[in-house]
Amino acid sequence: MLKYELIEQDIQRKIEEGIYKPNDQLPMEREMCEEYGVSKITVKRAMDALVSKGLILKRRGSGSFVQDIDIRDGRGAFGSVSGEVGGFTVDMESTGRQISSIVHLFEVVIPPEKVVEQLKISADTFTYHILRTRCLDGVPAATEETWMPIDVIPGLKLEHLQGSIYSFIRDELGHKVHSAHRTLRARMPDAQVQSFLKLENSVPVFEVEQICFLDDRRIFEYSVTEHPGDKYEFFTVSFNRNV
Amino acid sequence: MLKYELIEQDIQRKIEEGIYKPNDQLPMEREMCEEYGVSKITVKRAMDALVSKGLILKRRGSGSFVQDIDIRDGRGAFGSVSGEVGGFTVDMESTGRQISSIVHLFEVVIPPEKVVEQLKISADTFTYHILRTRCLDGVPAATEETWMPIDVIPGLKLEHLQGSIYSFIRDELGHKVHSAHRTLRARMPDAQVQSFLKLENSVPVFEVEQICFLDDRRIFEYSVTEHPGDKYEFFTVSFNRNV
DNA sequence: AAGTGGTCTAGACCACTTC
DNA sequence: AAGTGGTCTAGACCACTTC
Repeated sequence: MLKYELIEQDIQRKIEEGIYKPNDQLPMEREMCEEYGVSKITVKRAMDALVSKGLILKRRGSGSFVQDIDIRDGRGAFGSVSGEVGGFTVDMESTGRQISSIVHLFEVVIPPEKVVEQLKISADTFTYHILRTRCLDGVPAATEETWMPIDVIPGLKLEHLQGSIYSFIRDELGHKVHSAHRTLRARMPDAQVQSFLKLENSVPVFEVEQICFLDDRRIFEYSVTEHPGDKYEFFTVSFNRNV
Repeated sequence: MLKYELIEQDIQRKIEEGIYKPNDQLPMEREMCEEYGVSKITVKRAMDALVSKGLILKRRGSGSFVQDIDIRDGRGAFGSVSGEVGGFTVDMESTGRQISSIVHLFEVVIPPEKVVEQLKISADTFTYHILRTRCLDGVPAATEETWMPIDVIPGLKLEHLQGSIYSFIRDELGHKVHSAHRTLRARMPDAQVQSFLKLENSVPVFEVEQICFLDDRRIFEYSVTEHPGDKYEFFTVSFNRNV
């Protein structure tokens, strides 16, 4: 664990335990440097991470303060797209709910042109084509349509689809997922998605289209995920640049 | 302009002008330090900003590479929620389209309980209540329902609503907008939003609920914005933490 | 072993806020 | 003027990739 991560965790714990209360001013960064025995830039990095999470707010010249916020507490939604990569499993793991998968389709095909473009492969490359519904505690929380080139992810079997494809990539292929480019949209589900997610009529879906990169820069996945619009949201903190 | 911003811009320009081409390896950071006459951490910061924009990809031990991406090019959508604060005007300004506003409602009221909670005000505080439709080149691109405490934003007039409220806050009140907490959702519009946005039946909206902070930590705005789901998307880059 | 990005130090100097 | 966060330096040392 890196130093700034340890400090970030420690401060977050103090906020969660109420040692630092909403609207409290935090110790100044120079004091924290002494307390943790690190340099200024390391404390700053930990604090900046907490700002991104919406837990604190910093003001130059004035200090850092615990945000008076209860938004993050969930409100019964399934969860939110995190800033981290790791697919559905990682996004939902933290909720402590039981994850299961229904595999509707698992085939190897020449993908449609749009997918060829997104994966940056030649038009005659075989890819897995996977359709799954992911459930939390037995309730459908997402459908995923995924394409992956078979030569980038060799040896994928049905059993891996029951769990997390990302675990397979990490543990059996020895690759790491580097990053993902995600585009979020609101749209209406088609009839298939509607039935997979057991949606009432007139419930839209929150769509996450993503391209995922391995640590060796190869694109290994293009996927489109649909979440029930009435149970899913995405939280983000934005800043002014000239702060 | 800060050093790392200048470097970020310079590298971005070189990518856009094709001096650095897709999949090209960029000069290593140590070389860039010499080229720009700055220290390592400053180059790193510029490069990290480009990674967040999805323009480059970095690999420890290997180098930094221009991403082979055309996703960012728009596809005719109105635009996307940026990482910056500044409301609709700033989000859309970069598109070069003409912005106009229709003010449907501008009143001062005691807000409903939910708004009181979000603004962290006492229950008897007067607030502006504003309902606007924002148009790009005359086409409805968003409806905004906004509440702002009158004592935080004194002197707001109808004329300011025709343009950008954020300009009024900056130029006439001398405040800066510090940051915003945003929650994104997919949902169906109510009849009013549907008519304001001139949506066909069965077109969902992309909802952005936000709480905005001034530079003195006061909450000055709670707003809910609805964008046409068929014309709006949000782009984001996610990373693995243990990179 | 060489290449390359990441973390971290110790501190200078700056910008903004508060008094 | 004092308080407090931001940018930046010059460099040490580390972790991962490539050969």
